[in-house]
Amino acid sequence: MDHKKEILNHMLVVLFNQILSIEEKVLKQGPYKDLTMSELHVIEAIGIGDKHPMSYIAQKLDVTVGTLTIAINTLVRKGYVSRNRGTEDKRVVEIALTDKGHAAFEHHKTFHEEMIGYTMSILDEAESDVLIKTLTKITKYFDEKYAQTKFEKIGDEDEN
Amino acid sequence: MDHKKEILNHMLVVLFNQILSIEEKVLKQGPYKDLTMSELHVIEAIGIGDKHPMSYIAQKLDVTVGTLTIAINTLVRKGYVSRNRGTEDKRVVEIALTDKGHAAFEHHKTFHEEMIGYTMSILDEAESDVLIKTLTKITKYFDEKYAQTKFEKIGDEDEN
DNA sequence: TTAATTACTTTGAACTTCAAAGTATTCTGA
DNA sequence: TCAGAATACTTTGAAGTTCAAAGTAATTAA
Repeated sequence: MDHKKEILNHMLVVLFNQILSIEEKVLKQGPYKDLTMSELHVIEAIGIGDKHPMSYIAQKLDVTVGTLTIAINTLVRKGYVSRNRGTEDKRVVEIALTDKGHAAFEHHKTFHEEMIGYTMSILDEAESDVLIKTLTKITKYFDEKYAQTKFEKIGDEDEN
Repeated sequence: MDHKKEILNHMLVVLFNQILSIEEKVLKQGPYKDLTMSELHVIEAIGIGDKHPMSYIAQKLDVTVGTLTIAINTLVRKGYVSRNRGTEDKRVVEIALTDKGHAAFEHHKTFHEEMIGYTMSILDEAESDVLIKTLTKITKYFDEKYAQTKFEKIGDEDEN
């Protein structure tokens, strides 16, 4: 039982680093290598479809609006994002992807899909079902834990 | 089938961000809040036990030695890490955790264990088995893909 | 012993992020 | 109505993270 925990922990740590590494490596080899990972992350948050205000996207990314402003500056300069003042409320800035931004989004989405494809291909039907169910359960659980911000019990004091 | 991929992708993305968020939040609430996430990462790479040269740790972290030097500077200043010239080969710098570094390491390890503990506690036997099996498979698969650095073509392989 | 190599540090530049201060616009209450 | 509050965003200054390239000191090789 404790052994299982160790394995799970190890797997998560390793997988985490692997995915981050691969994602970056693939980005820097692909047709959108002028993007950084964090810029790509912003593009993902903007997404296909409707334009959205700065504050909405900043919240989605969990960064301040000031931080997002700077990111959007460079993405506009690089041609991935359009920025326009709202017509109704002129304080608002409406952000959307340009065609080039769209293309980058789709390209990255394809990478994700292929990565998931790999994953699914090594699982049988029953396994993938359980995996989805399990991840859903964990996500929901963390969501609740996370909502209370505290995630307490942990900061009591030194072990060792 | 394609729907399942979408769900799995979404779950993985969400879980990813959740774990990163929680980890950071917990760090900033705990007794080692003077550490940044990346400093904690360095501490993890140094680990308990023997001292190691800079180059070894840099490789483990996949950063340049110059980058590591800067990180170690602040960790030494903060008292988490000891840095000593090698006696045998004086070019070498031997890095190890101080007692305080040890304590921070263990504290973080405890957090990990508790997070895994939470996770296991909401899964039944079959679920945790499949989860471990799946993660192991995925990790191994990525390891091979990753080893060839290229991550090219995507999709001329079928394991299992 | 000079030249090359190795292990690390320093430097300069780019990027990421935040908090706080600043600007423009809209809303609200007396 | 209109002055002050609130909102949406941008700018600024500072701290971190990271790399490549240049620099230093020690070791190894020819």
